[in-house]
Amino acid sequence: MKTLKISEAVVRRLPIYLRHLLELKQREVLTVSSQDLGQKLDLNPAQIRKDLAYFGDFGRKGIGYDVSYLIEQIKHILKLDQKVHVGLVGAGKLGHALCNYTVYLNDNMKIVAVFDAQPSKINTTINNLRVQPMEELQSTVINNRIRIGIITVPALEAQQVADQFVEAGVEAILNFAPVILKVPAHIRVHTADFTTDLFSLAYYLQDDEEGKDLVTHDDNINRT
Amino acid sequence: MKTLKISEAVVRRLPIYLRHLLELKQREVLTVSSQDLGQKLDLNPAQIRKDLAYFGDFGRKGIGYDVSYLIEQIKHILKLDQKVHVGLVGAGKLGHALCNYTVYLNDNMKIVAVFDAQPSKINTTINNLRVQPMEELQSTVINNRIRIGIITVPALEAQQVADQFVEAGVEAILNFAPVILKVPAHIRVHTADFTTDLFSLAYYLQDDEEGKDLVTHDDNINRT
DNA sequence: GAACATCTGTTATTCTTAAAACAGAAATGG
DNA sequence: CCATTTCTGTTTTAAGAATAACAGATGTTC
Repeated sequence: MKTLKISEAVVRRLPIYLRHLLELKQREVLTVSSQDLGQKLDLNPAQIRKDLAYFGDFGRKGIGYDVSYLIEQIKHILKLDQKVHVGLVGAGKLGHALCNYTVYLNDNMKIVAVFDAQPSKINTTINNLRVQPMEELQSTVINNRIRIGIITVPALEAQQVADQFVEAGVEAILNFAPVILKVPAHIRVHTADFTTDLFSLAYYLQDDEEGKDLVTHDDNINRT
Repeated sequence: MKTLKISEAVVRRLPIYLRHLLELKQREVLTVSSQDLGQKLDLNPAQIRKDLAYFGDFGRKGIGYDVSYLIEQIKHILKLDQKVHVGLVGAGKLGHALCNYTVYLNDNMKIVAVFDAQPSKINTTINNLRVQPMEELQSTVINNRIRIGIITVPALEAQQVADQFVEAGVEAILNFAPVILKVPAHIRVHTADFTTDLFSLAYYLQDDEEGKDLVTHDDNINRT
């Protein structure tokens, strides 16, 4: 009833909790405290408790969280207790990698269709999936109830693909192309661009040895 | 002089600015305003101005920013005006994809070595690079001044690889494995895990038709 | 060359997120 | 069974980030 809006930061941490909980379960750990979790995940225990408390009282005072129960709860929150079909456009190396990766992660979240524009790729097989031409995108998305679209095509084609996904009715897009996609407000887009990651990492490198004075204000005096 | 610490959020936006500026330059656009940039990049113009102002007075009142000049400045801030050598461990599909991707992006930032533990992969070639065994990591990192390490190995092996990178002396790590790496504080780690991205996207999906109630956030009226 | 429009850099304000503090429930151990 | 420890959920406080507001340059137009 409380339409309390959950911060995006919180939502992004839930999968991280889930992942570790699954590992704990596999190791037959029955309960876990926010302290333990925090230590393992490099997060503040208070934050973890608060995150979880947004969604309900999952823990027990004096004990902690029941691992299996919490897994179920987080899965429910993330809608991973429903079938979530995913479609992917771009049967390149990255597309291949994603198909293999996500296969064994969650039974309910699955890549169920792969598309590409290049004739040479069409009808090849990735992970038991036939690569389909773009013309089949709309119908396949509808017929297979594909709700999330992954884009792994070159930057120049990404917007076009996004438009097709949106028109076909997907609800969210995970975009690996280095562009900012324009989509209607009700579509959720997340950009996973590793060039951005790499470039921003470079910022934190130590300055080069040979006395680059770096006159400007931002000079970090930190040397090895 | 001002040891003003720059927010991580700011640093993460710089590559996005840079990318768009490069595109503008290619289209021979000479100047650009924060307004224009904001519109293209879905960001608040004030934020863009503030971000850039942290590092200097790059713009001119009444005009905006000189595209070429701003490119040079951001490249400098991100240390992309120096050679930044990158090493990659994990010659799988994802590793392949990254090697191809980053090749044409910036002359100074380059993947210069690829490693893998699997004997079958060793001595194969990716993008003109010989895949080297892990035993060669330390020496190669040192001899080639590799400063950033990319990890694209399965989750279970990631920490081990990270340890080797750290020992060899890299300054930053880009980790694609779904684990939280433990590294010394002076090493910068960024985790680029798309399972996290995908799972958090699922949160924003509409609830399935038959359970429209959505009474409370915590109530588990979860029906498929 | 004055009036107007443009656009930055900076300051002020609002909004959001993280951390700390704490009361209360559950278990444990003598 | 009482004291102590553990650990949650919530409240309070602090920190941080985004947005808005505005003064000061710059250019343009008539």
